Amino acid sequence: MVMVKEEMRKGPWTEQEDLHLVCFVRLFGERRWDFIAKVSGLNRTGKSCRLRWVNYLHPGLKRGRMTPQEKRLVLELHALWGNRWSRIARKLPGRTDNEIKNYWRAHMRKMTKERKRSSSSSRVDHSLDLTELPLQAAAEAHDLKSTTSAISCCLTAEELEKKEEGVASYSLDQIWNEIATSEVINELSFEDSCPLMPSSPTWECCSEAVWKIDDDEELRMLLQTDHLISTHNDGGRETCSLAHQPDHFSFSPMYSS
DNA sequence: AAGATATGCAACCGCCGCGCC
DNA sequence: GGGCGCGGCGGTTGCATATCT
Repeated sequence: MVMVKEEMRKGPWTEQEDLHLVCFVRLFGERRWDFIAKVSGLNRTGKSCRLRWVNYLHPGLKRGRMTPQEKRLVLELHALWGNRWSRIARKLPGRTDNEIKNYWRAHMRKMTKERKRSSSSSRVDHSLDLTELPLQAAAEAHDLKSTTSAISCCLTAEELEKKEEGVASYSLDQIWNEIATSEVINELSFEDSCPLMPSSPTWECCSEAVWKIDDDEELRMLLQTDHLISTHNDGGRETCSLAHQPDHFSFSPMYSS
């Protein structure tokens, strides 16, 4: 008998998939991505689920352009650490490594273009050696620092470095806690609409029961979306709720139009 | 207005480290 | 100690949208 391996879905995520994923991450936490991928029936790889969550669905992610302070910090930290995107991202709460990486690439693209333009006009050779990029960034960061030194709301890379030496680096929880106290979180009504968090009694009860189930297939049956989780359209607003307790668990993630 | 080009960003791929058996 | 699976990371790609010519 030939086992035909089911083809995994790829490409852009649909709203339905997002809703599903958020529900299951809420249930099982931000771990065991393969498990979540299996029991959710999303037909995505665990990696894909994790990436979607980390880069797009995680509550507390900042949307929109990076602020000048953030940009400066990225440049400074890149000068210090190089392409350690995840490490840099940990210093910019609400920003993902992917976002920072994208910004850096766009920034470098712009830089090389400008240099090309200026070199062709001035005939002075400013050709860019890729191996010098960090140094160049450092130089630029230094310039930026000197011109924006009045900005004090943000730690400089050096300060962060010192902080990092003295204290163990931030945990994600700490970072999200910081975000939670900032204004950003106010724009994301996630917690209000989805209070079934690990700290809640409901969660503890549910998660305990769920973790006692060993068999993936059995669990999938239990969690069949039409049993435990249902999605519905609430006046044009797609919401997701745990069946039998819709008042306790529902959310509506933000989508850019 | 239309085509070309640039930009932004989501998502995939491959590699690596770690924990488990 | 080695094989395996999973999660995390950095590099890269491809598509949609914005901007330019």
